[in-house]
Amino acid sequence: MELDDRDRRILTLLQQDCRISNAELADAVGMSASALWRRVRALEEAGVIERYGAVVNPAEMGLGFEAIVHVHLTRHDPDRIVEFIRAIDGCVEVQDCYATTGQADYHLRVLCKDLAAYNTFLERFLFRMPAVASAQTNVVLRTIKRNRPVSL
Amino acid sequence: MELDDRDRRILTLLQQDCRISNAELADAVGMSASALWRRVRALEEAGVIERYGAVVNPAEMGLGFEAIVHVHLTRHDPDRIVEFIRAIDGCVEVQDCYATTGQADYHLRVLCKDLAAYNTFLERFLFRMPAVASAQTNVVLRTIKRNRPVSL
DNA sequence: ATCCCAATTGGCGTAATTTTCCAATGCTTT
DNA sequence: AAAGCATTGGAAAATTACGCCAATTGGGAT
Repeated sequence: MELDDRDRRILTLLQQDCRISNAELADAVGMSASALWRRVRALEEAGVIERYGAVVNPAEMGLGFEAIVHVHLTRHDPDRIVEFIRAIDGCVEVQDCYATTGQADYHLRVLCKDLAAYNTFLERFLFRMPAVASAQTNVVLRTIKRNRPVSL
Repeated sequence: MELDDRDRRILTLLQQDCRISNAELADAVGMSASALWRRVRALEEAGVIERYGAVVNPAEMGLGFEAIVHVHLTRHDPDRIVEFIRAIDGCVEVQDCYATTGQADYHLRVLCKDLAAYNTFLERFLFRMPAVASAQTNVVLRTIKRNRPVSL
């Protein structure tokens, strides 16, 4: 889908606040509510907008421990890698997971109640997986930025 | 704020889709629309819900390059660190930034149009900052999970 | 067990918003 | 200039959010 400046403007605003009313958003980008509504709908259908979600504060939900984990896999078995990915996908503690170049094969962001819960995650989950050769934990000391609206 | 099971249920559903109607959400958690609405409002006011935002697909917006960057700072000047954080905060390419323990001082997630744009980001922005001693780029090959709803 | 109090709930009416429909406008191609 | 196509604005219809008030629930004191 081809995006013009108005679409980009709409997307920027909707990323910041998707509960803004159609009329207000229409005003902000300089068009009528109905025309705007159709554009938003097109963006949804094209998959540019994946979903609308509430952004919650993990600390307020009692999740006080966060870490970036560098995971190194054993080189051997492709089936085990598939199994690893499936397991990661189903693990609620893992917020993000990227396959990357560089020293680590995967970068995870893990969110837990506390250090004890994180230890349990490592012992019962991550280190139990045959695909995992080793993992290096980088505890998050401070969150400078999280999930900023995508620009452009 | 103290959260009960219903609050957690509400938060889980709102993270997945915050455009669900009050009536539908009320049904899903088994309460009346008005009672539910009050709980959602309380969650907003307590800051458990930070905001409501559209989740966009970066690839669809023409952002085809993503990397996790490990940043190492020079040890010397605290003012430069403050400057670094301020600069990061204002940089649209940087989606996430965490101060961490471990070898790297900061973990960034950077999103750009392409490799050339990323190179520009490094030369014109990251490597120009006095606080930055070195940075290691880990190109994202595949996104397994991104920003999953926080559980519990 | 009974009373009392506070907190939470459900139902309903009103105001606001979303969504659809239709005619009008502007841009391209012939 | 006319025809075809995509996009627009406005107004009506359907849905939803929001606030009020009475009813219900649960805990603590007597």
